[in-house]
Amino acid sequence: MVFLKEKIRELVAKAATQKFPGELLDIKVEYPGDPSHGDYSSNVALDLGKKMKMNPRALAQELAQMIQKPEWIEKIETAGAGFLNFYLAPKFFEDFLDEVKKAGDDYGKSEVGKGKTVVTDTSHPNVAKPMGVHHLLSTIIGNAISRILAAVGYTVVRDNYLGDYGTQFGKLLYAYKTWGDEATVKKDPIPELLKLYVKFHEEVEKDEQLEDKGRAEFKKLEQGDAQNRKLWKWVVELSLQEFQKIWDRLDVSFDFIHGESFYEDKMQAIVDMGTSRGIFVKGEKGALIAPLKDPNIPPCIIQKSDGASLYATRDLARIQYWEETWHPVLMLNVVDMAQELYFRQLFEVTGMLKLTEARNLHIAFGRMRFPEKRMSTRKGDIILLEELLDEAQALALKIVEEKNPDLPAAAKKEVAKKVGVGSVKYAVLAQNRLTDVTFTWDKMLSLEGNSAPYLQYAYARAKSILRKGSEKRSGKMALLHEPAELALARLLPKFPEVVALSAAEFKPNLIANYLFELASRFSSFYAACDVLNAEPEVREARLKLVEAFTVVTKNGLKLLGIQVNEEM
RNA sequence: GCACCCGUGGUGUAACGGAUAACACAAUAGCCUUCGAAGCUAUUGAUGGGGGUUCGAUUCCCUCCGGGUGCACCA
Repeated sequence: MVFLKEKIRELVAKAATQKFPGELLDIKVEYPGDPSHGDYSSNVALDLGKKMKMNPRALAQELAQMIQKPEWIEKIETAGAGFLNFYLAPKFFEDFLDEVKKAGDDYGKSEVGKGKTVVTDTSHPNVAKPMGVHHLLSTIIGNAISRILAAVGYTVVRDNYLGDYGTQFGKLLYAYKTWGDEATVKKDPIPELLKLYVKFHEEVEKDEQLEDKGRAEFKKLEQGDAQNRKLWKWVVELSLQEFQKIWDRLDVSFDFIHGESFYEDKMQAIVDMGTSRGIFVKGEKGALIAPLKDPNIPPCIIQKSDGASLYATRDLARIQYWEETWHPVLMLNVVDMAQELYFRQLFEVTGMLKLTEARNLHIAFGRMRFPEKRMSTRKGDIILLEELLDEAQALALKIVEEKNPDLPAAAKKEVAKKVGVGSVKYAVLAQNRLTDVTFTWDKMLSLEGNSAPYLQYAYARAKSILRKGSEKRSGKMALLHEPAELALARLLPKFPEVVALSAAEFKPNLIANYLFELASRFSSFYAACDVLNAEPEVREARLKLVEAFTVVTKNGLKLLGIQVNEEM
């Protein structure tokens, strides 16, 4: 399906080229903020007027005359400083609503990514530690971005770069050997392992030597020490089982889980490559480093002075592996913005080594902040993701009981799950990625206003109308004419355009904002226009409108990883 | 010290360089004998300060102030 925005851009471009042959024109079409300014607008006369030293208003008038107006456009007006405003014709919606229905689950999809592969790394919790609420961001944002990229045609490979290796592990091994006990850990793995990790950091306060002992244990692990490897494998297994429960609950999945340890036999090649090309050199204190061109960026450390590997070493091996395995055009690292500097270092070294031609991006997001409680894994003081989801579902269940007591118990539970998990996801996705997320229970559990249940509720009401109206279809529809009908209808063709924009900028919140506006228009329409009791042809038109609304809402929420309820 | 991110009504947020800065929460006043009130309608209220670029700046540049984050063997 060709975007209307694109069609209009072409109309404008054609007229402008006719007026100024040979000029290189950059035509932009946008959505006016105020609906009274039409459905699409172009500022071409403002740009060109300046360039050609012409009065922009007069130029706009002239271009408006020159544009060959197709049937689906009601009128083209000039306004303001020289804007061209395009209004969709009510007649346009006659066919359009049918097309949306026909496209069904595919409505919103497009093809810019067709034939291209993107690899994403999201979630990547560290083993032996529980998933805290701060893991929500990478998991949820990354999942939404993966879904959105797939919708615009990319082949998406989801590879979870699990934190299953590194010095932190040496610390845990030391702690387990010193204070741990197999039976206790087996009984309740993650919390017991966390206790050991916390204990280690408490002891470090008293004895700094422990840091070295932790590093030594990791070194032993890396060199193949049998006891350490056995312990390590055991812990990874226990952790994955726990993580899988959370991922299932969040409805996220991965094609691969290549943890950091997967790259342990692939790092030497990178070290050799960089060393032989003179890119890696010995640093002041014996470590292997990659100095960078920009004097403001500290060098990237490749190998510790004791020869053990570092995060960067594994990351470089990972990039090489991704390149060789999938030949992607795009690699996305969905990681908190605290690591911005690290990624600049990594990407620069990747470039020097010429590991890949792919766009390699750090999709950064804001930090989760806790006004109510300080978060520190080292101190064991975290809000568990599981705890948050439980709380959200319990609250949602309480509200379903209250609002819809007649629903069977199993259905209530199902609704509570979709609403609870959905609102947590929506709270994260509805805002700009880079804005810090201030965690408050109130916000995460918000079930009214701009929230997932608002959208789900609108959807359920629409579905209810469609169920009741299914016997009352007349086939022939009247033109949409009520302001509330048109306000809703005019938003529908924007959906694929919004999805495409969201994919280009890796911003799920654009879709969330759009869906909220759409649901809001639907709710106003619902209050203003009676569907079932209207005249047959009007009823038919409204039923089609409601139907198209459900298609867009369902598809849009799916891109955010949020499910809908037929009833709630 | 250097670098990056963020400063928008009381609170939480939105706005691809565009037109009268958009929503939600909270507050206030209304709307269920009418398709589901988790809803609708209305009212009050904001771009940290100062320069600059531009026909036009919340958006881009500079500077100051405030908050957050990161800076060689953590991941």
